[in-house]
Amino acid sequence: MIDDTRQRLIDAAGAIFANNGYEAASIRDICQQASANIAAVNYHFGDKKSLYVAAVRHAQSCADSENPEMTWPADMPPVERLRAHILQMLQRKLEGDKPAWHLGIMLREMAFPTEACAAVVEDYVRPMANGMRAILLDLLGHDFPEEEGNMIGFSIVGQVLFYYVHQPMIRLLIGSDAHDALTVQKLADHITNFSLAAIGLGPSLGHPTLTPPIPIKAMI
Amino acid sequence: MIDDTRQRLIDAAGAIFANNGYEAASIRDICQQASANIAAVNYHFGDKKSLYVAAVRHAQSCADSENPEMTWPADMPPVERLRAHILQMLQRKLEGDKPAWHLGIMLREMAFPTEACAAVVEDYVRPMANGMRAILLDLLGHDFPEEEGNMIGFSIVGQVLFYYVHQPMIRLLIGSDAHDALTVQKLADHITNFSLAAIGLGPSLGHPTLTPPIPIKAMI
DNA sequence: ATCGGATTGAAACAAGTGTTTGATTGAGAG
DNA sequence: CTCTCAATCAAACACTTGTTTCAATCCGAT
Repeated sequence: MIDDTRQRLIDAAGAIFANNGYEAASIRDICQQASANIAAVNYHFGDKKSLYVAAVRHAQSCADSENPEMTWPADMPPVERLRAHILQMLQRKLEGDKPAWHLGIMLREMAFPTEACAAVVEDYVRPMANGMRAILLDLLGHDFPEEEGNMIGFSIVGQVLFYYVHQPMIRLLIGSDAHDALTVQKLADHITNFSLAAIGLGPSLGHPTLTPPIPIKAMI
Repeated sequence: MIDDTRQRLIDAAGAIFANNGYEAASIRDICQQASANIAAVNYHFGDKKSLYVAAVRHAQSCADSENPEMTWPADMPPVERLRAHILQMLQRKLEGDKPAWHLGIMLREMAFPTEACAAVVEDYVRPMANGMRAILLDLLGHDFPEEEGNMIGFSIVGQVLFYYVHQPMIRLLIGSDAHDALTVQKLADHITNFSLAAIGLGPSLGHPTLTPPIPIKAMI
């Protein structure tokens, strides 16, 4: 591994950037956590900003590889594809397996964008949006008006991202116990059922006795 | 106005903190924008962090006063209260009348909390959450299970906050034209209809021919 | 073994940070 | 007028920041 320190720098930088933000992260802290010399970052990357975009790009590429095209079985009904899609989005953040900073640094870009935001959108957000759009077109019909389809997609993703971005606020609001009780599976089921009911493909919440008939087209 | 410069400092600091974040905002920039001396911030507030929390507290108090208890007419049906509530939340951010930083600095706290986050939650988020809870209890019945009610509230607020937080990402994703076409009124109508359909109190989107009957209880 | 380019190391650099100092101003009170 | 005290100002403080320098080191190729 010839670029050992280079990779160690990216890992340390990504974690610190994701936790503290770009400005609050100091090169000295990054190098210390990476067990590298202070000059290493300038030798391998040129300057701080280039190290930052390298960390973002690494997070993107890892997200791509961790994300096997999200290609569900072709015979999977679209309703179940939506359910699996929502569950997977939630799992990726709230049940972070290894490097929690991969999504953290991209969420920071999306909320308070720097010049690396456009790359994040093109390489990460747009493929995911296209996946969501494909599911929605199967659910709603391929002649569905684009603007309304966009808003429906935003409504679904917005529910998911809410638990991404405002996790600490939710914990303060409802308390640690109630927050811990909101398991990923419970949230995914709720968001899926809420959204399916909204577009008329599932029983509505709140008044469970009412189950509107489901169009035959979307059941296949 | 004896505390003229003190107020000018809070205004300038709030705007710069909201735009650049805490670390990236320099006291010299703030003082220059406030037409105050560099020593003024330490004279009036003590240090940078105290100035920051003063700006957050000012944003909270202003949000309170701008927000007249959100007390709708008592005879307003809960469905219309929800619609008005959602519209008002969206208007406050996307049609910012005067100081756009009041919500920006609080959104920053909610997404990447500092020690001032708890105060924001208690003084700003919790009253708004209680208002939403009151509407939902009227809509769903006052014996509705708390956890599911929380998740429904989060689903509604999450849709709204999505357009708050990820506005720049949405613009990059769907383009400036399509983004400008998403007027506040259009978004509010969509989120309201989407959410009402989800809880079984309105026609579902996507398959407009289906209009499930609305329970009598919630129509009053 | 020796050369040469790649990598690392400690130290210093200039610039910027938040903070403090002490003199200076200004206006109201005695 | 004189005294007083709060407010402002320019200047400097101590410190951290990102960046650079140049010698020391490593390691494979000759």
